[in-house]
Amino acid sequence: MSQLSEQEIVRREKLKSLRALGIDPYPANLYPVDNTSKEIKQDFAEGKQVVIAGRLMSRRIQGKASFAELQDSEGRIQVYFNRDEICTSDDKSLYNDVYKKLLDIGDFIGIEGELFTTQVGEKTVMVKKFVVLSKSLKPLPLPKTDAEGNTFDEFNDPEMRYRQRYADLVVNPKVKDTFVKRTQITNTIREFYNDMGFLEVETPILQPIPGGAAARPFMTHHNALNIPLYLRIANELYLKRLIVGGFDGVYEFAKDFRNEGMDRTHNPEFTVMEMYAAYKDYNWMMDTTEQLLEKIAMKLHGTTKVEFNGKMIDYKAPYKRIGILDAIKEHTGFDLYQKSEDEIREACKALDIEVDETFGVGKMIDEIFGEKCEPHYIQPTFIIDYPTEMSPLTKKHRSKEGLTERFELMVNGKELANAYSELNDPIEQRERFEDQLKLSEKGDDEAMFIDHDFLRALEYGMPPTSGIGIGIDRLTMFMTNNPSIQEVLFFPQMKPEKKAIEMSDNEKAIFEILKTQKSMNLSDLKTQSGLSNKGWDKGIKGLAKHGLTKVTKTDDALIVELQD
RNA sequence: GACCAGUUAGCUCAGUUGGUAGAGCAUCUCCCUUUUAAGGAGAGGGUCCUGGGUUCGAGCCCCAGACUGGUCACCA
Repeated sequence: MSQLSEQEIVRREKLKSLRALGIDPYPANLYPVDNTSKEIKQDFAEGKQVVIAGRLMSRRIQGKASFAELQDSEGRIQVYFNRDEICTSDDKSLYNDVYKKLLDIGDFIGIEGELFTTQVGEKTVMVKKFVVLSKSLKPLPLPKTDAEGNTFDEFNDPEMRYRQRYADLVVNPKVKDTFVKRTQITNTIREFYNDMGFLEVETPILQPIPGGAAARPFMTHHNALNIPLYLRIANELYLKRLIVGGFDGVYEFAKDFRNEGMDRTHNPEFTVMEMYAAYKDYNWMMDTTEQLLEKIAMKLHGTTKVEFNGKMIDYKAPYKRIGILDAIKEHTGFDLYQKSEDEIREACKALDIEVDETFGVGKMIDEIFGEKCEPHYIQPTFIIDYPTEMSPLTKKHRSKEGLTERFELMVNGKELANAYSELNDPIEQRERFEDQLKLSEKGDDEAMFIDHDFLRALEYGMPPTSGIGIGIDRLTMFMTNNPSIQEVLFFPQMKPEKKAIEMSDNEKAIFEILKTQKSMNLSDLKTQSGLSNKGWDKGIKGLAKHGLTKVTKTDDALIVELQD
């Protein structure tokens, strides 16, 4: 239990006072809300009776009258507390004590009242009755906004905003709006695919083989089965199994997990929408995807033009389509089509791109593209026809040797979606997996594992299929003009807060001795501590529980060690 | 992982050459019956991120560490 601040102590005392007055600060019964702040403003009628509830967010007390703001999920509405409206008898304590002294900013209250317009023209609820619905014990950070919408003392420390997203959401309306838009995006995608007759499905998150992408997985262990399991890095191979099983179109909003670095655009868990459609190819997929994005932009903004990071992105279909090798030719002058590994290595040298001997053709081309071309594709652009080596799950190109039917959709110089005509030849798929195995033996630690069950499924036959993965976090960033992934995740991953560990006196006594030694014999430590048997036992167990010490057994003694 | 920046009251931030810790909002007391970043008068509130060091004396200087942000590297 940490030390309480002055304001927190005051609020706890108010809690007691409320109870002393017979007011339950956390009542159990429902509150019959019949209006929201937004509805009141939209369907405003002088004298209309309303029942509303929300947080008290500001107060301007002027003696026997007071204006306050109530915030609910839709926004804020001004409410007017007048002593003689609330207290119709001689007893004015409900206004003087409960409202003025015992309520705080942040408290949830319920209000029954009547609509009116103030002299300055503000739509307001005249409070007739109010009840405490939940007392807030911790003061909220409190930004203020003036008439022009300028915010003062904004709650803007990123660490606190992410760690205490609940407070961030209460005081920063823009943050809430981002997450509403995020859900509008996923709802729009659902609607779009459902209208095409596709089926939303769920596939395993715990997978025995982490397939479908190249990335380091999180590993865990199933106790009852005594086997290792991995958190999925993709769900591609499972969705394709469903196409084998006879569904014509399936999609899933998948939380994927990758045990890699974190930065402004990467979180260890993130969301990808993957969709697979039978009898389609990647050309069809490009057509549908540009329609989908156009629809999302229209739904969110009423226009296809959306600003991101100071640039205006136009999601109006159709988008430019260009082969990856054509893009390289355009931006570097090197034509790498059907060139040998050595020739491409020479090109890399000429372009000042660092490559080592383990890089194959695919990886080198990827490097050149990433370095020289990617940043140029700000407006939505399909980069198509990737080299086979980079795309082990993709069907060979129908006419271009050494390439595959794959596209990546680039927006703002970043990959937003990745799609293929899916490889459905089981024998070739096996060979491609084996090539990946060779790459991994060569030192490429991102090469894919072989999934034999997936190959078995393909052997039963998978219809020609096109599939896509769309990064939902990234799409949300682009559509809401947030340059950081943390702004579009409710609870982005953070290092745990270090909490000050409170030690008991016994624990402290033992800890102090151990601190000078780092490691010592258990019975010596006990003797030095001078504690009673019981005190010693409680102390040493407590330290171990806090994770501060560790006891190890050697042949002839027990050793106590200090942990970091 | 490397480099740069930051961490001071509930929040946003100042803090001089190293010499008693500051403001606005919030809180508390008093005044105020149509205000709106309400207003007026007064008061209280601090582990200056943590641990060492230098010094008569450290929020400030030095060392180590924690967390956060940014850039790069790694990574789709």
